[in-house]
Amino acid sequence: MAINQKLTKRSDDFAKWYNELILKSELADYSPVRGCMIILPLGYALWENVQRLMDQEFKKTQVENVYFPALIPLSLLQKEAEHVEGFSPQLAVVTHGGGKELAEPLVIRPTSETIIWQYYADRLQSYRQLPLLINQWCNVMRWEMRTRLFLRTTEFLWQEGHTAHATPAEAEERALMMLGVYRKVLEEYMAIPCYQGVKSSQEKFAGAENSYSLEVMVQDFKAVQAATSHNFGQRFSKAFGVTFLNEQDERQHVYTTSWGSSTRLIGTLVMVHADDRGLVLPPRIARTQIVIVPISDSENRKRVFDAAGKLENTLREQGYTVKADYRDIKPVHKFYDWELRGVPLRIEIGLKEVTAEEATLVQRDTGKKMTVRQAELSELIPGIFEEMQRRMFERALQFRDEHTYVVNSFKEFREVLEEKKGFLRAHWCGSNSCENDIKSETEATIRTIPFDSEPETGECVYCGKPSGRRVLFAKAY
RNA sequence: CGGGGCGUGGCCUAGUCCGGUAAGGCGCUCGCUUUGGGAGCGAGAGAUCACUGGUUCGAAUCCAGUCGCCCCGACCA
Repeated sequence: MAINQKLTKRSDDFAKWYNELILKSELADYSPVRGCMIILPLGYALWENVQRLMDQEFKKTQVENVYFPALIPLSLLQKEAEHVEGFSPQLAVVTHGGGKELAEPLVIRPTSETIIWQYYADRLQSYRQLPLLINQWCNVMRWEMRTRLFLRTTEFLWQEGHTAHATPAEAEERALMMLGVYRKVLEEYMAIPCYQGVKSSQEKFAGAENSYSLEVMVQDFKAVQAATSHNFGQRFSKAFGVTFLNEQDERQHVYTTSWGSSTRLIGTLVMVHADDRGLVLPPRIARTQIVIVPISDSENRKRVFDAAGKLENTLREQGYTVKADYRDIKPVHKFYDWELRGVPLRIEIGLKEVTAEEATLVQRDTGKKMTVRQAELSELIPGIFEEMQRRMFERALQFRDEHTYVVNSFKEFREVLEEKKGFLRAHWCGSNSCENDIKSETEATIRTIPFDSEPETGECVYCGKPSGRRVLFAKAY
C-alpha cells in the first residue's frame, strides 16, 4: 500500500525520483536476480495496452504473429559475423540440461533473426510466398552491465517483427512503414513526441544495413531510443541461405527487415509525463481512466456509495475503464494514491454532489478542478480526455523543442550541453572519428539523422570539414 | 570492472564510535470515534540485526572474510 509516502522531487534527484515512482506506484519491483524485474499489475496493464494498440496496427499491414523458441543453438547465432560480434558480450548461455552438460551450448535469445531465418531458409521457395510478414511478442535477454527499471533490464518483453521481401525497395519501404506505426502509437496514444531518422553507421544495429529509430526527450533532457526498425538487405539471407525463385525463374536472396519495441516504452512514458506527485498517464493508455472517490460520513454512507456505484456503472457502460474506491480510509488518502498511480480523471462525489446531482472532476495533468452536473458527464468526458491527450502531447513537444538547440561550434556545443543540457542540432562531417571524439569528450552521441533535417551546407562542428545537414546529438539512456 | 552508498519486524530509520540481550515512526489486525487535501484513542501481531568465522562471561555493536542491492561511470534497446 503506497499510502503516506512522499516522492523525491525530480529537481532534487531525477534517478531517485524515477526509481521511487516505479516502486511506489507499483508498476514494478526488483527481483532476486540483478537486472531482472517483476512487472506488477499496473505496469503490465500499460504494457498490455501498448501491445493491443500496436498489434492492431501491425495487423492492418498484414503482419501475422508467430512464436519461435527462446533457446537458440550457439552455432546458429555465429552464422552472421557482425551480428554475433555485436551480441556476444550480452549473451546468457545455457550449458546444462537434464543434469548433463549439453553437447552444444544454447543461448537465450537476445533477438530472433538467426533462428527465424534458419527456419525460413528451407521454407521460402517462390516469389509467390513473399513478402513474408511475421511478428512475435516475447521476452529476450541481454546481459547488461548497468540496469535501470524498464529502461534497461537484463530480461525484457518486446515484440520483434521480421519480414522478407523480393526487392530492396520493398524492404526499405517496410522498415520505414513500421517506424511510422511506432510513431503513431507513441504520438497518438502515449502522447510522446518523437524525432524520427536514420542511425549513424556506428549506432546502427549489429548486422543491419540501415537502422531507423524514434528518439524521445525525457524530463532530465536525455534521449531514449523508443523503437527501432532495421533494413538488413541480404545480410541475413546470405548468412542463412534464404533464397527464392523470382518471376524470371532466377534464384535470389531475400531482403529482410526487423523492427522492435519493448517494455522500455513504459519507462519512457513515465520519464516523459510523470510529475512530483506521481505518474501522469494519457487517457488513451491508462489502465484506469476514471476513479470515483465517494466522500461521506457514516450517516450518509449508503446514499453516497449508492450514487457512486450508479455513476460507476453508467461510465463503465459508456466504455470507460472505471474504478470506484470504497476503501474505508480518508478521501485525501485516495486522492494521493490515485494521483501517484496516474489516473487521468478523478470524480469526487459527496453529499453535496449527491444532493445537487453534481460531480466534482479533477484532472490529473493540470490538477484543474470543476464541478458539473452529472447529467452532463457523458458529453463532457470525451472532450476532457481529448483535450488532456492533446495537452500532454503539446506539453512534451514544447518541452522538447525548448531544449533542442542549434549549435555551430564545438565550444558552443560543449557549453550548451553542459549548461542547458538537451538535444543539439549540429553539423557533422560523417566520419566515425569525429563521432567518437565528440562522444568521448562530451558523452553525447548522434541519436539520429532526422528525416526532417533540411539539406544545409555547413561545417562539421568538430573538424570543420563540409557537412550537408545537421544531425541530432544528445546524451542518451 | 572502477568510484560512492547501504544491508536492523512488510516499509523507513535510531542504536554501531564507547559490547550488557533490540527501539521509534509508518503500515498491518481488532474495537470505537472520524471522513471535502496525508485524523484520534485503546488493544494486538510481527526481528534467526545480510551471511560465515573469530575475539569475549556476553556481539546488531569489535576483527576478518563473503554475499547482495542501489547510485555514478565504461557496454547496450
